[in-house]
Amino acid sequence: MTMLPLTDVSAPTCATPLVRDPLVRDTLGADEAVALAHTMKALADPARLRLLSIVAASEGAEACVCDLIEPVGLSQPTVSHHLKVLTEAGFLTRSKRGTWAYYGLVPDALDRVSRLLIGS
Amino acid sequence: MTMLPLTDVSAPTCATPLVRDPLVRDTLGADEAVALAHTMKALADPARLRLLSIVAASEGAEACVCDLIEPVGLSQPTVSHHLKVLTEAGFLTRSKRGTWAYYGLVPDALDRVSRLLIGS
DNA sequence: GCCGTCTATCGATGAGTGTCAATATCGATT
DNA sequence: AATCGATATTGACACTCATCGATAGACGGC
Repeated sequence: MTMLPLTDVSAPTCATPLVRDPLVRDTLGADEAVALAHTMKALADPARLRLLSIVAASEGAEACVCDLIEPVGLSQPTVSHHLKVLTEAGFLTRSKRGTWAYYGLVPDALDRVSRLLIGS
Repeated sequence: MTMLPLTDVSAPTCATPLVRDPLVRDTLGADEAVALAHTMKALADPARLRLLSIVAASEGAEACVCDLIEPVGLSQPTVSHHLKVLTEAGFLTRSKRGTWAYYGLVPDALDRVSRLLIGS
């Protein structure tokens, strides 16, 4: 699949909130919009939202791939794909321990997106 | 274009935050995930983000279609399409005054999505 | 009524994407 | 080193979607 790298939420390009100070009346630039849209795209899928939710609810905000496949009811390659998208978007981290891959929630990643939507 | 109706952010189906209370350890259900994904999809486009941003920065958080076409640099039908998507997702309201159509920001619509991401 | 303007819809098209089966890769164990 | 289990990648396919040109509908002015 041809895929643009999803913008990492921690990147400075996402620093402009969607709704700025009304006094300033400045709007989202083209590049900023593309960057934020990439981030939002990572969250715009039911499977990915559930994966994030499950990881967030796991011990230490971290889960093994093998424990994620059954809950979402998708094939292993598909789950692997979604985890990659979420990781490249900056929402998850990947750490391999032995044969298993653990995906952990990036602290404050969702909070950053949340703040972008409301302008701090 | 065949389009599923985007979930209105004000709908109760979106009431479950992505990350719930860690003590509860409950995760996003399949239906909730689909609903939230629909809402996020409406925000996962550069043109729509810019449209929202421009409307938000306009006088009275409201703007005429004719004033939105030039800033985003897209054709009139395309802008009309994006405004429809945002409206059906609950982010904008449409009011026709004479020949002109004014789209206004729905108060707290973005805040609701924002809160869903972080669990209030 | 007839135009001109603004907006929405239709139809088409090209790009993007979610999904899976098959396969490759990597690590552990025997 | 041979195998097995867990994960990632590849290739393919169907479906979605962003975009535009053409057209239709609605409204105001003449």
